[in-house]
Amino acid sequence: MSNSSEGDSSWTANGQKRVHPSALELGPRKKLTTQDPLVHRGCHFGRAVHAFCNVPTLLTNGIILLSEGGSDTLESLTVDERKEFVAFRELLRVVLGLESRLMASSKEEVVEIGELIQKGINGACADNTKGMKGAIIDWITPKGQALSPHIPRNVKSGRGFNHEHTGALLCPTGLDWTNIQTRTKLMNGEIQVPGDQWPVFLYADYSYDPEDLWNGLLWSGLLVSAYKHIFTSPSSIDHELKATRSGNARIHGMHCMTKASIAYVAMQARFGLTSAQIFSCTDLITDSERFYSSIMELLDDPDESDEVDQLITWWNRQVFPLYTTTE
DNA sequence: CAACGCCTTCTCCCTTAAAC
DNA sequence: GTTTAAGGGAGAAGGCGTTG
Repeated sequence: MSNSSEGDSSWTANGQKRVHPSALELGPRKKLTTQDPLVHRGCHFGRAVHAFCNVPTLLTNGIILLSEGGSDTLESLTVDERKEFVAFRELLRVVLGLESRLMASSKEEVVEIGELIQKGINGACADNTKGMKGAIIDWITPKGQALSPHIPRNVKSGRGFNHEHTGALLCPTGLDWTNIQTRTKLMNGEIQVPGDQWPVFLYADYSYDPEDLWNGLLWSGLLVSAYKHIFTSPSSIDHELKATRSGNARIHGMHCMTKASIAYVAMQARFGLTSAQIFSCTDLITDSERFYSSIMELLDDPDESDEVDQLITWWNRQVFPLYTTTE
């Protein structure tokens, strides 16, 4: 099982000459490599469980904790370490047979397994970024109207605070986009928005209630579109049952949403609205990782569990109506 | 009524480009 | 020089129409 993935890729056996197969074979291109199932599972893990993590490290640390056993070792962990361990256990649950495979593996093999999963996470993230880049323009364009100025689907430079419409959506809740001075400062970078200052597009009807943090939070139509785009298929947004191919949720047996998947989608949507060309989890301009973690922090907060439960229920009805029992 | 093949849709993967 | 993401293209899945 360990190296079955290299089965039919002998043409790259020693990596010395990478000749495009079409130069070697006649006829249509054959599938070169069978993707390791771990990569595939990694895609889902990144989207629905934990987007930003170093999987080899997660595995290595997780194995150590697992072998130590006892619940008192868990108590001694920092908050971050405990979160990492929760993600680790979720990973074991999601990937069938991973636990026994890890236990039978050497340190190096564990790292290799981690890298395969990591590859899936990164690949899925890149694909979703690409897909949303064009689609998000459709969602933010008012029905029957056009954006002015027009934003091309494949260009990002005119977005972010450079555009009236994307700027309004990205404007953090504490600031007033209608104020021309604020707008100028946001545009020229005089005001920088850190990831934990949430943009108004997260709220239902894009309106924020200073008296009530939860009012409309994470209930926006834009987020639902983004969520469907990534999880139930791009075409499921406008029309039911048009797609002839299964979307991500179905492929991965996902019947209900996860907290992390909301944060993931919000992060992707946020990036799609910005003028930033290149997705990076750490850069200071997009600050995507902090944005993601700040949402996760709220959703994981035990004190907020009532609100969060309501939110999840609402989302399940929006996105997975077939699996939600009618009440 | 069944079987075949077309066609749309979505994911996967490789190459290219850019950043560090 | 190495690593990382964007971009484009090919493959695969499954519904639907058509034909025998």
